[in-house]
Amino acid sequence: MTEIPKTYDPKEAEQSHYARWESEGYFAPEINKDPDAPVFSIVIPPPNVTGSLHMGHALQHTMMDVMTRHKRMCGYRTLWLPGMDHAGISTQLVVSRELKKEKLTRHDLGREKFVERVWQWKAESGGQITKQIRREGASVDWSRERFTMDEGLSRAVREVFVRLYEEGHLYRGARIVNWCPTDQTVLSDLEVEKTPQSGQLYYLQYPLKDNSHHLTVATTRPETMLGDTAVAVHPNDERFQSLVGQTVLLPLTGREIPVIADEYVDPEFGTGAVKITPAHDANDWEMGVRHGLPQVFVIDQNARMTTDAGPEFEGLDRYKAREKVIEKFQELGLLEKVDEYEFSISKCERCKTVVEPLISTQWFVRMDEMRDLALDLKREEGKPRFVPESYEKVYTNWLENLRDWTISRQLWWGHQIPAWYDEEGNVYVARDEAEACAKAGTDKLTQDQDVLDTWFSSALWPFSTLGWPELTEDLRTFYPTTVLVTARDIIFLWVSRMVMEGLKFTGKEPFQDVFVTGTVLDKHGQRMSKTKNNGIDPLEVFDKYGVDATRLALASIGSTDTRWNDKQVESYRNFANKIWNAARFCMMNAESAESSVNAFDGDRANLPLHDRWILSRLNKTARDVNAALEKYDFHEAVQTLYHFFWDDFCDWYIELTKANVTAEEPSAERTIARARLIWVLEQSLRLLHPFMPYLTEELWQRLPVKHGELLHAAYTRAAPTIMLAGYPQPDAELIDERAESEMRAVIDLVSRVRNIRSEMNIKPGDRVPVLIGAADDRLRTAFTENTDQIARLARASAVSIGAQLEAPRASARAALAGGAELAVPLEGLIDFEQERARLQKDIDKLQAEATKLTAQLANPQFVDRAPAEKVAEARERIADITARISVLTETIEAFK
RNA sequence: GCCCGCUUGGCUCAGUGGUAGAGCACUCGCUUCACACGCGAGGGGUCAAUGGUUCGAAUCCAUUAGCGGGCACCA
Repeated sequence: MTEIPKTYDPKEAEQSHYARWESEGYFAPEINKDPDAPVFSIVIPPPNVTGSLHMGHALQHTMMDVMTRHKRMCGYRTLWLPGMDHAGISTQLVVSRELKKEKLTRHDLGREKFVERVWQWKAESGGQITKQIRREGASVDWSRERFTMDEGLSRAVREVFVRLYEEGHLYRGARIVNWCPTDQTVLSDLEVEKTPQSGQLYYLQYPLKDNSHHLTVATTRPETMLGDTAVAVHPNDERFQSLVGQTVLLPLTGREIPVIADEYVDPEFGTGAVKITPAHDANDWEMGVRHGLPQVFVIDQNARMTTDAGPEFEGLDRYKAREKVIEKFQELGLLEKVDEYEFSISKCERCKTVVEPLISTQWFVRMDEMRDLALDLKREEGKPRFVPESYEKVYTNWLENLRDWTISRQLWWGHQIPAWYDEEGNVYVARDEAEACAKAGTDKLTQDQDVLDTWFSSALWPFSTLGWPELTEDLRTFYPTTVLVTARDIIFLWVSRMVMEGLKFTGKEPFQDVFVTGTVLDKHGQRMSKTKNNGIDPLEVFDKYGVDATRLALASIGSTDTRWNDKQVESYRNFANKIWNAARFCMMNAESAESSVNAFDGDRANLPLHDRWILSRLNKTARDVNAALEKYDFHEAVQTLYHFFWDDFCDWYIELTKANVTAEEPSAERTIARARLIWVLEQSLRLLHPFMPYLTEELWQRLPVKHGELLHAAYTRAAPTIMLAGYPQPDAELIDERAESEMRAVIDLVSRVRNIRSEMNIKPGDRVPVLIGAADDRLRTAFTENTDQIARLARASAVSIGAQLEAPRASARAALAGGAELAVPLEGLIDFEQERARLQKDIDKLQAEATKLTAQLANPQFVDRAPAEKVAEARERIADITARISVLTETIEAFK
């Protein structure tokens, strides 16, 4: 056993175990043979097939894996379904960029060849992602891996489209939309990002037709004036009362346009008069509809001016046109002024091009019915439940203001819209071309060239991946899923849409809970992003500190934003090493300890204190960790495990049993001590496993235990793995407050002696006598029964215990809780001055607390109104503190 | 403009009504036969500010300030 290295090398464990877990089928729900097993299911938020995984993915995957492994060990039939998203725009952009290197455009290839090329690219990039997910240790069921463009999922997409159409929720029409001139496609409102921008506000004068007056309008986009079809003022604005209904002669075009009144106009802003360009501004478009204004298209899909913009402008880029319009106004003396102005501008989320609002024929979904389904579910049943709760408001507020969803995209990569047109332009929406032909009564049909928004298919993910629209066994078993884990930035884009579509098409919510993770920020508190190039690659962190350590660091982040800190991971790397070495110690001393299943069986009341204590601590840990995981409190779970293992198990339990465990001669005592040590270690490894899968499996496999007997009942026929061992559940009978309090006294005693040794500069190797006085029988018994351990841990030459402390004057002393006293005789070594100072420090600390407590108890309000239990507690504490103060004071007096 | 979150030791963060916590960093001492990625002992915080509720507030409420995020508007 001595061949176990002193330092844990994560690489080795990370290489071997995953492949075995996967090939043994441990990740698949079928491994669970209990027909009555409860079900836990979760679908992965499908990463974009374009990207590589970033820290945010690693964070989410850690949370999901912890939950899945935990539930699996608890005997649940678990499914964590993996997959990827085809990510329409991003992917098309990436592949187009590749083509550009070959001096080709997608148009050179043509649609079919281009899409083929994307599939090739997907195979490569997707392979990278699945590799990364495996590296994370994610216990996903690869046999159920899905891709949003799989045949099955595509079928679900068409089915949903057809049903929405047939029920009248879909329409195709010309509306004002967000157009990206670079990507040449429409974007939904959610795919547009607003960025602040400093620019100019131009004040343009429009003369009235009769030339009696002029109106001044303010605009940030002068070039759109070429498409103006009205000037609007507020109906109650007295300045313009007389002008409403008059006609303005639009400069540069000579067109006559009316002055109209509309409530939308803010009289306070600009001049109070607004130019209206229905074809190139969303608000103006709406106003145009209200007032029946004509639409004059002056900017085309390439963001260049059209013929209708006039011969001087035709063909100009929108920004060039802006300059020219300003120039002309200046020449005509119609440019009143130009102000510097801060405003925000809409950009394409993907390529950052400034979006051009255009009128275009697109497919839209009316969201009212689905929105109401989601809102009702929230109102009536509180589903889904958000953790943290604060996101519920964000979710419902957004739903309440939901507008129609633009779902067509002018791309090639995606689900082609299942709509066909005949030669007259009539539309036939169908599940496939044959059905469309049947409906049309002709086979001379052309399919709509557009594809659907990526999020259209993502919205179906929780059920399309399980076989919908077929009522498959998987769908029946795993839907609704248990919980969705996600980052907050896709609550609208994705979460809300899944709820709406899920309710609409399956009649059930797609998940019961939504757990929203925090965000990993860089060390300056900035979001990690590709453009800022401040991201940290999880793979590099894995290489440096190990996957398990990284997972612990990520799990502790929970749902608050946290600045990334290597030091944190390093400390968990150290923790992993600590576990490794604790196990190493146990195994180095395991001979003859091939343990029975429970080394603590038998008369538990007669176990030694440290055994009763560790059982109590272990069961409390199991209780707290299970409870923390139930409420998605990963931070709490990690802290509980960390401190149990390091503080309780390593610092105290191992040290307390060390004498027995390492005894030279074999004995029944030695055997049982060894078996118990291994038993506690084994339980600890199970508790840690969901967080640290590799290390725990590596060690567990090496333990001298009967592995097969440790599996959860649901997995009895599986080849042994800690993955399928039962997750420790608390046994209330083993939680022993008396043992814990007695052990605390022992620990306190040892710590006080060590403190004296350290403060008095006693050499680590020197042994000193320790004298203890404890009037309390129970305490005295506890000390007496643990004399050997106390001597060992305090490095005492002898420990003598009596009801009264009898110690020479030249001793260092301490007063313990419970009225116990302690002295370390230091004849010839003691510096009375120093000892007085040390004691005075103790007294001061106690005195400060006593003062507070005395004041509290002197307050009749406290005694009357505070719970009796709190008052009693305060009384006990003050009594104890007073006793200790008087002991210490007497000691100091004696030194004088 | 509206909404949400954060502000706790040098740093990163827990704690959410009853004695201020952890890890890292810092100081001192240790090759104590699992571990120096370690062991032992320490120092360090008026819990952003003000006001209120309460016997009692880091914790609940209000206001303010700073930081971060979201939504809307932006002629």
